[in-house]
Amino acid sequence: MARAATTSDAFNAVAEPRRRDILNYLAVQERSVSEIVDAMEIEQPSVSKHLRVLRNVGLVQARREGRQMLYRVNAEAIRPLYEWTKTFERMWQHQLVRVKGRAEEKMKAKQG
Amino acid sequence: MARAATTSDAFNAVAEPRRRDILNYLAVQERSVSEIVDAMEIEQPSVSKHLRVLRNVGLVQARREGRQMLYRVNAEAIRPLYEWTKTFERMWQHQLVRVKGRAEEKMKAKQG
DNA sequence: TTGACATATTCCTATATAGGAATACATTGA
DNA sequence: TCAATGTATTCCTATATAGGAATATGTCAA
Repeated sequence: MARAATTSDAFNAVAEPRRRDILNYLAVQERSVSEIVDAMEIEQPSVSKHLRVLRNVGLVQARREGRQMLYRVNAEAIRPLYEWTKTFERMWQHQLVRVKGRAEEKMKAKQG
Repeated sequence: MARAATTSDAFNAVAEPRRRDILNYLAVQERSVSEIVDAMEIEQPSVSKHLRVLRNVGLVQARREGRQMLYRVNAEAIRPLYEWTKTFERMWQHQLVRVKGRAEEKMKAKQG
């Protein structure tokens, strides 16, 4: 079996760095396709394709304004990723405490 | 160009649902490969392959204990994903406020 | 209607899987 | 040393890209 489709869910969609770049850029404000093309260094067809993927998984929404299409982030779709990563939050906090604790013990041993 | 390697970074590694399952399972406590195999419904070679990917990007660490290999989550490696998603947190909060606001206005209009 | 601008889609190809099957490697106990 | 247990790797294949090139579609202004 091949890898899951990037269109299957938000996790797969944001695995592509370019798409994260686009989302970061859109996080500031709504933008047209050509603004995205100018800001990133990607060809227009690639940008459109990435936007399509992002749109398919609900990570962005779009509206037409004249000849332009304006895209914006749909933050709600990022939330599940946030929630999943957050379940590990206590772990890195504990792990840091342990590292810090060991470092302090070392210092003590050196000084004593 | 093909898609980026799953071994390239944590974002790609967790795009695979099975690997998230494994990380969720390991979040509780350190586990041997066979425990993972029993818990998930995946063949042992597949589990080993997923563990290898997770290990390559630093998402898990392993130690041998006799014949067994014990794997544990390295939460620090998940943190960048958390931080990235967190930058959108204010957005979904605002978006919810807007939705709530519109709903309340609607109620008011109905009642008024 | 036509030209120009803005965006989307199609076609093509090299690449990277993910899982199944078979097998290799590592460690222990007798 | 040998068998058994536990894990990792290799080989194979169907599938899904991501980007480049070319082209199609949509919209406006004159």
